[in-house]
Amino acid sequence: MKALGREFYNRDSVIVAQELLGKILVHEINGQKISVKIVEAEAYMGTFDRAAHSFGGRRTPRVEVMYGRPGFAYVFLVYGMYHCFNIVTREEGIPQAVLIRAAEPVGGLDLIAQNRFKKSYHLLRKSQVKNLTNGPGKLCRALLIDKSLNGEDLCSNKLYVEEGDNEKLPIVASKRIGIDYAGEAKDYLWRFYIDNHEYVSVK
DNA sequence: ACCGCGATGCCCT
DNA sequence: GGGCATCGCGGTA
Repeated sequence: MKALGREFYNRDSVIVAQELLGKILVHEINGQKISVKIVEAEAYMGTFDRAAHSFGGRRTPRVEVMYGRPGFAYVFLVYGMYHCFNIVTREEGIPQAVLIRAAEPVGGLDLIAQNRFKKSYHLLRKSQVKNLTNGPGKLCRALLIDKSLNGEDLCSNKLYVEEGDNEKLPIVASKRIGIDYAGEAKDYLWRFYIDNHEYVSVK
């Protein structure tokens, strides 16, 4: 399969977030491949979105990638120990991004299990299987995504998104998670997930 | 099952 | 110095 092209990402985050559901996120490391199906994503709409790091046109070293071209990774650290993986959307100068919040493991299961729990997949308890990739921090741990991948081009062959099954998905829109500080923006329905999916972080 | 809390480092004021 | 786009633990039931 082949990475989605630049133009896929050159649209508003609320559109890209929904269209990313069901697609496959791949990270190739030393010839080994980890792949997961995206089941939950949030749109951060930029300068007029109080929850976005780029709200009000804030432009600091951390958020600089968001002002660049679409299809690049924006990775940041939260709570001192977890990373969040985002994909930049819209053209240069418009600082939007989509946060990938949860996914279902589909390939490289043993690598994923090692990265999360230091043991092979078939030795995981049921609760561990469920917790492999059902949250933004867990997902980054599982895929070995950290700040060294900030600014990485996803239109390439190392870290990228490819087509999944093109079946019609039941998509739910809801409020975004963990942004109570964001005033009126905390109620916007800019979180999207596949209905009833076991790897969604919060039902 | 649910709830509360601490960890931990970087960013920005 | 304050506050995170989080997670896993240990408590109670």
